Amino acid sequence: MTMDTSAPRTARARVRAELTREILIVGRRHLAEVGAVGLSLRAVARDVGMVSSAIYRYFPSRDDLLTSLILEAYESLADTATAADARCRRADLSGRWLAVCRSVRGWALANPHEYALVYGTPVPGYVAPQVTLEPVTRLANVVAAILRDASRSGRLVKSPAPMAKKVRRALDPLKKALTAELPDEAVAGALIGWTHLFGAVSFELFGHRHNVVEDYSVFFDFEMTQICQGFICRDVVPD
Amino acid sequence: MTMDTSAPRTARARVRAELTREILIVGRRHLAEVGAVGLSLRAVARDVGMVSSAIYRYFPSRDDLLTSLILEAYESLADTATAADARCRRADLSGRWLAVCRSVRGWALANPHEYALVYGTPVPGYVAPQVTLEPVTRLANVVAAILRDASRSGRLVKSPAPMAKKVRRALDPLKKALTAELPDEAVAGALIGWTHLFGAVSFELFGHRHNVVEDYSVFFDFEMTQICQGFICRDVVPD
DNA sequence: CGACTGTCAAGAGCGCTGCTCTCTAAAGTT
DNA sequence: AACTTTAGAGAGCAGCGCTCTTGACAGTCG
Repeated sequence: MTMDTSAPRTARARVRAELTREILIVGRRHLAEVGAVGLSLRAVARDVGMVSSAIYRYFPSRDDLLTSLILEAYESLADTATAADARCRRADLSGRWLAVCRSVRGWALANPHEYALVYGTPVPGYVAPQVTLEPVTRLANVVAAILRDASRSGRLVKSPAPMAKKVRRALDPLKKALTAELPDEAVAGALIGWTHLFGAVSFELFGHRHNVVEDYSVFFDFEMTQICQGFICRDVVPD
Repeated sequence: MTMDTSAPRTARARVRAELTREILIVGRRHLAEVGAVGLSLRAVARDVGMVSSAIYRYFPSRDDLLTSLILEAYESLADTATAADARCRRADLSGRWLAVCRSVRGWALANPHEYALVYGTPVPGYVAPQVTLEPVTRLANVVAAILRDASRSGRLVKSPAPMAKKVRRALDPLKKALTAELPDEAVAGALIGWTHLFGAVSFELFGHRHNVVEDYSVFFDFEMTQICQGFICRDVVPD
């Protein structure tokens, strides 16, 4: 269902790989313009310069094209967040968190339809194939690294609230995914932060902050900073 | 674009009102089954027992039907939240907040497609008409009432964090909408809570808590309780 | 070299969609 | 009774995802 990245041996295979790539490029452009539900295989085919039926040689169904585009979106978002984190001083933990949050928001504003494809309403009959899970992990790992670094330097929040045993147990899957041993309070705080990040971005993007907030980015920075205090100790950033 | 709720005088007007109602009922059923993008005017018409073109006498376009359904969804959600709030002791402020949050989540789980229609990806060319704003207000007012009651009994959070002037200004539209005079810190905290509520529900409903959280409702209660402390003082609930 | 095999673009076609237009019949108005 | 308004039915347009068949070409083997 995706392109073959291995070196194409025959001339035919080379042409095939190139055409697949071109379909994806055009598909991404159409997605950006008309959104996921408006994306039409026939229109993409027309734009690529082939007849509608021919495109089914490359993508057996519309959902397969969509899957590839979702994967690309995840990769793109993970790249953006990773780069944003990398630009920060490693010790500036809350700075890294805010930078990652801003980069996610920036990416979403720049690629609203891609964002909606991934974090909005799931497309009708579509169920995410397992392949999708890898890029998700890559994005989450950016935050996981911040948590681990905070843990190493003893900057994880101590105990903002006592947690019931069943709440600790509810976090089991996430704690298993995070390789390091981290205090439950911090894991919970980070998950709240993670949830809030996408809640805020979705609210803004889908119009639910209209007539509520004046300057979106100002309040966004404020809320992400606030929420950060749920898992990272307030730090005096040394200059 | 919506039904005329005034008393229908003539026989024809009565029939028309009834048919409009029936189309909406069938439409809501279809929406619940196939979702917004799958909703088809022709299928609804077939189910109502009229020919496809006839339905345009009642709803001039598919988007108009969708608008009515969105309105119904908002009303339904606002009713649910209002009822949940009403069942609480007025003085139990954080209890009321949690009850409202739970009711929103419960409604969303029971009506996933309606929820997606309202809080998910906006449908393609659709722009919410002004009429939509009224039911939104009704829902927000449930939380606003909690805030006002908390203010009256001095239970609003004091100053969890100093707020920059530009952050205060960013909240101007919301502060204007809330009729009462409330401290900026509490307004900001409540907006964060509001955002988080829908972030958490969307995450769960759209599959982003899969492999992350074990027991959804346990963690949901925890996070909504946590976030509540951003605007309501922790209270010892008297028995 | 020539026959065979696998690949691919192209076309026609199916059943569905939103929506428009015209025609006809009935209901309401004067 | 004459006129106007309203509603349903049907045909039709352009678009969609997807399938099936056909004919041309490339790579391979006898």
